[in-house]
Amino acid sequence: MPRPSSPLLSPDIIGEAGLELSRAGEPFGVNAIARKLGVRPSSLYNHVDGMDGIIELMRGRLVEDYRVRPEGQQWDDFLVDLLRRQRQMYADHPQLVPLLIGKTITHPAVITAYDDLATALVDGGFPEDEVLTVIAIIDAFAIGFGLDLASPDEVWEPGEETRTLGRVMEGAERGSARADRTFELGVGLLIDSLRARLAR
Amino acid sequence: MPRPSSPLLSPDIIGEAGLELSRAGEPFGVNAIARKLGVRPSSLYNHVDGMDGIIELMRGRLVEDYRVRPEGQQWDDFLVDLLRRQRQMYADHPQLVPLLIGKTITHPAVITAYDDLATALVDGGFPEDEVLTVIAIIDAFAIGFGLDLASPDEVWEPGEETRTLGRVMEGAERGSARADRTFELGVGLLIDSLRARLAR
DNA sequence: ATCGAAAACGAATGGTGTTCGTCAACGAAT
DNA sequence: ATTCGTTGACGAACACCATTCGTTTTCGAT
Repeated sequence: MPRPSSPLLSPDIIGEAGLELSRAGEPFGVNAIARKLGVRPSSLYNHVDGMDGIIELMRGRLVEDYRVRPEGQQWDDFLVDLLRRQRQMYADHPQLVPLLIGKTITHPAVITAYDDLATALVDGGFPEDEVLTVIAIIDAFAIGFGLDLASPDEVWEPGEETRTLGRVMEGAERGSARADRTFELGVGLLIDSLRARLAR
Repeated sequence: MPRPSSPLLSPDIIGEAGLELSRAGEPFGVNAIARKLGVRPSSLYNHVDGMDGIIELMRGRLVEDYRVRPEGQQWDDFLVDLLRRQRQMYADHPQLVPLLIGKTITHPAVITAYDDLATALVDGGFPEDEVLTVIAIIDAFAIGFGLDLASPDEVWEPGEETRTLGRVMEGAERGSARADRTFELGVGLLIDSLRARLAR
């Protein structure tokens, strides 16, 4: 089956297939993507520069899909929106996390997203020499709580008796309910602290 | 070379080799470990139950290596020590993070470590129905800031002009200096918030 | 002294990412 | 309309990975 009338593949199609596999928790390698698209693995190389290229494509689509634009809100409201969305992104694609953070960010859309955030913080009154620090804290928050949300419903399964852990686990929530409670408390703490720091 | 007089391998040796490879940022699969130990890959299966077993071994050695014991300190001092150590652990082994958090924790040493933390929080005065939430927040912190420390020295490389990001990046620190500053500020915010919550 | 278990190896299987040559369809230039 | 280079599919081949199994020798217990 050589060169079909209308192309079966495109970078967009490949990236989207990769994201769908990742979202389903399945492996999203070259072979898996080819299988999903009903195509031979080698065909992908006509559109994409190997696995690294596919990851770049996925990164690009990801920021588009989860982008949050500042719409004249206060800096703190924008920040909460952004945190929620970023957390969801990492939670939906935990296997992608090491690949996303391992490399220097060049992608223009991602740079723009961070630029928006930096602008919102400066406009909000943060001193310029603290903006990068705050941005990194927000990133760490989103990644940490995203991976927390992605962790299994039952985080601990104590075998023997414990002093305290077993007891406090008894009536506690599980799964995403537990993760959401954690996140809401964490966001509350962070925003309060930042507000306090700004008011100093 | 059949059955040598004294064994070349043991679960401990294999786990340690895996951790060393991971710490060096290299792949730590069965083949890589076998190469490092001067042995054929199939030999590992006499001591370990495949890749999954190796990961369990690595998890066990990891908690031992980075364990922090509460030594009659205040809850907040213990928490800061623990956070520092956990962050370092994740930063030293970023590739291990998805494998570590993806599965329910059964390992007795890990359970004990969490039990210590839960006990310290209860002793410190936290209500029992909040302890799990606080623990999860601490985990999220450690993972998030650990991965931040593991990220490349140059996080952003803006191609075009930016409104704010490029400017605030100008005099800013890079690499681990930047990550450390971020972490210290983050820890300060978290502990202050927790103290305030406790004093309510 | 014998015998079973232990612990190395080599070979083989099925999975992965990647490269390359082949071949037919498309589009543009003659 | 014929030619011709480019495009985009394929199959074959390679190297790597995790895993299984049979083989071989040595150790330790009977």
